[in-house]
Amino acid sequence: MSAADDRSDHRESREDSERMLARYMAERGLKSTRQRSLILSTFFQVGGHLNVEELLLRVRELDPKVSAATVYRTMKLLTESGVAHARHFGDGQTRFELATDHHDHLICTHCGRIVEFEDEEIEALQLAVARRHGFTVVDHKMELYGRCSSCV
Amino acid sequence: MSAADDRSDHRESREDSERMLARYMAERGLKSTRQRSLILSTFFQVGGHLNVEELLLRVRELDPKVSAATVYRTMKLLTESGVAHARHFGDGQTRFELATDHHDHLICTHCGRIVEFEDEEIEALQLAVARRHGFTVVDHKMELYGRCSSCV
DNA sequence: GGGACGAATGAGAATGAATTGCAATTGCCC
DNA sequence: GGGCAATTGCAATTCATTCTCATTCGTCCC
Repeated sequence: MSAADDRSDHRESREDSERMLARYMAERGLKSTRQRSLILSTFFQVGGHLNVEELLLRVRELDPKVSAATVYRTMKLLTESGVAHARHFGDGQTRFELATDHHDHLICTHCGRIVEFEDEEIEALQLAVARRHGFTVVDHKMELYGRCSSCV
Repeated sequence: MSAADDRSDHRESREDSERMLARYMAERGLKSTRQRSLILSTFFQVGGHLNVEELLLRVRELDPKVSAATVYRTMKLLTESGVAHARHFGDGQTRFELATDHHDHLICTHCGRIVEFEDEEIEALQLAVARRHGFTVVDHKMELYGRCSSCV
C-alpha cells in the first residue's frame, strides 16, 4: 500500500550493512542483543520511511516487551554506524531509511504519498554547486512537494 | 557574522508580502496588532534562518512583554499566508525564511555555516523528474550537507 | 467618541517526540 | 559458571510547540 512496497530489491547490501554495524560495535565494545537484532531485521524488512512509533509497533508484534527507548537508542546506533539515515519531513517526527538505499523524495501534500527517485544529473549538478562554494558534500536531501497524479 | 549577513537585498518584495498578508487577513477577518507588526518587521529586517527563540529575543528588545506563543502564532500565520516558509534542518527546531526569497542550502556539518544558493538548471531538472512521476511541484527543499572551505 | 463583539494576547499548563537516570537484567570474555 | 560492563525497561525529564482561558485590544457601527 505504501510507496515502499514498490521496492523489493535490497540492492545486495544487507550483508554490507550488517558488516558495517558489526565492525562499528566491535570497535567500541558494544553488545549484540535480542532487541537490537529484532529491531535491525524489522527495519531491513520494511525498508524505509519508518518513524519510531511504526517501527515499535512492528517490533512488538514479535516481542511486546520492547520499549520505545530501546528503539530510539537502536536507531541512533544505526544512524551513527552509517547503516541508517535519519530524515525529517514536515511532521514533527524522525523517519529512518537504509543508508545504502539512496534516493530523494516526491511528496504529495494532499494525500501524503511518498515516491522515491534518483537523478544522476541533478546529483552531479549539486556537487558542482557545492564545489563552487568551496564545500565538500557528504550527504544531501532533496524533497519536492506537490500534487500527485491522483490528487490533481 | 551569520551567513544571512551576506544578503542585504530584499528583492523589492516586502511590499508584495505585506499586501499578500493584508489580503489573507482581510479575507478571514483577522486583526492587525502591535505584536504582529513588530514580529513581521523584525522578521523582514533579519531576513531568514531564524528560529522562534532567536526571533523572540529580537522582538523582546523592542517589547519585552511579547510572549513566545504569539511568535509561534504569528509565524504560523505568516506561513499560511505564504509570506514565510518553514524549514527543518537537523536540529529539532523550525526555522523561517521569506517565501519570496527562494534558495536552497549548503550546510557545514562542522561549523554550522549555512550558505544559500539557487540553481536554475537543477530546478528545471526537478520539474522534469516530478513530471515523469505525474507530480505537479509547488515547492521543494534541497540541502547539501558537508564541509565548508574553513572546515576541511 | 462610546460600546459591542469577536479576535488576539500572555502566562502557564499540556502535549508529544526524544533523551536520560537508575535499578535490574543480560551478553560475553576468562 | 562468575564477573562486570553494556543494555534494557520504566519512569521521569527535557525541549519545542500547542492549547486553554481569563483579560485586553481592534474594528465596525452608531
